[in-house]
Amino acid sequence: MARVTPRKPVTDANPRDRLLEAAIRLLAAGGPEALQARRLAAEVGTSTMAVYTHFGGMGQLITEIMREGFIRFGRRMEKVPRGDDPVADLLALGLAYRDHALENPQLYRLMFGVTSPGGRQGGKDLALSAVANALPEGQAAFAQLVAVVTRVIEAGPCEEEPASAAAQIWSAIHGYVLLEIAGFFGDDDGVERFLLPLGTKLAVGIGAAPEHAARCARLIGAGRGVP
Amino acid sequence: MARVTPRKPVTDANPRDRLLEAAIRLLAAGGPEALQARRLAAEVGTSTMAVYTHFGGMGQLITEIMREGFIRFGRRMEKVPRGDDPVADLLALGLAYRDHALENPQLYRLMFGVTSPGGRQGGKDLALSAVANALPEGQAAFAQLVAVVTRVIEAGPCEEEPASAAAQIWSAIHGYVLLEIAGFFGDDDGVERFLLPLGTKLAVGIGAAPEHAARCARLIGAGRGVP
DNA sequence: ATCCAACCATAACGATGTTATGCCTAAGAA
DNA sequence: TTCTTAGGCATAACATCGTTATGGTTGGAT
Repeated sequence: MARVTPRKPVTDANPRDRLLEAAIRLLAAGGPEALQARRLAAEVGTSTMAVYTHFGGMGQLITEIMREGFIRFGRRMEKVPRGDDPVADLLALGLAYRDHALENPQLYRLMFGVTSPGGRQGGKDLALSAVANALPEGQAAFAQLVAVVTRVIEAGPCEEEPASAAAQIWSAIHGYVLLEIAGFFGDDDGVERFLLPLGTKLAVGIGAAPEHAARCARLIGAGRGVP
Repeated sequence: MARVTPRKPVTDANPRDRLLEAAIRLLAAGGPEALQARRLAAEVGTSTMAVYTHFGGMGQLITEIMREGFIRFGRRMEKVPRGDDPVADLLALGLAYRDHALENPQLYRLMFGVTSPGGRQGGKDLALSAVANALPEGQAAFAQLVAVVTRVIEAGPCEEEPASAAAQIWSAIHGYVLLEIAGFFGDDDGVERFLLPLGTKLAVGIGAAPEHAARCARLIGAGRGVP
């Protein structure tokens, strides 16, 4: 049937961005299984061919979703305010990391390659070794953590290499977030019971004074408040 | 066509176990995308109907794979020898955890719900909150960690709750293992550079003496040797 | 006015999980 | 031994998925 309004800019965004936005929205709402070409085409009012003209296929579309996810993630990490106390900054960064991941659980899982629609690896061309090799967007986010860790190490007697220490801290929070997203912690307040104690131990492990780190954790924990 | 040998026990296992074994083998060899009903049927020399007769569908089959994975995982953790030094035991347990996960990366990822064929959640009926709620097989494996952590805490001045401390340590090693499986650490020796330092920090965080924990890590790291 | 190249709607193809149908074998009862 | 019965599986079809082939439409350049 002929369209009634041939020139109808539903949004001012170009079709490619509209597809990407709709894909991220579908992923967040229905999980990876909702990322289907036909459903996506219906969402933006076009046909499945648009996916192939603008992305080349579902695989490359998922790659672009991952890239956009890392960009948003990096921006969120940048927005965390930095103060005079490196230990407090480290804990605050960890909390923001967890908040962002739990606000976008499906996107977070897709970013780290732990899930992908259709079982096929989403971003084969940008590889999963994001920090080590490709994907500059991932490196930018990781660099923020390295910077904060460097300040903690320089303020104390520890001599560990900052990048190595940052990788350890990243491992810990990554595992914590995935377990919380998967529901392994049930109804417990994971931040109070697990994340802040874990962050405190790691901060002390890279040279922070134990009583100082504990005080920072208490302050940050209290600052969260109850909704 | 009529079968030449109607009574041909290819293996002495019943069809259900043969399907489960073949499924785990397919998963390990080809990843989640290789877990297909037709391929599985061809592997055991039957038709896709066998999957529905014995499991009810691919979803329940994946659930059984997860259960079998947790059983094997728990057995592996049990086999780690325990000595007089709780800190050494904790680090050894962490190393065995990592070894087993890296020997069965696809199974490990499926167990923790971080991947699933066809994008649909594999084990909806046994839920992912394995430790908190269902799946006794997962609880058994987690209990091993709690036991070792309890010994470390009781030997030192720390008063943290063992289950909470164990969850933190589990988070850390889980995140480390997933990042290593995904290739984020490149060609580095992750055990030396990340896992042992991480384990040392956490052991100290739950009350181990810093120099003692460092010595245990050096001994265990040296004991790995080069192949 | 004409042409062209990009874009996309339609329809078909291969492959997937699933289901309907019926045969066929093995075990138990007469 | 023969008949009955119930479970197990082979076959084939169906719905849905990603993908591709084809051709029409549209907006701008010449």
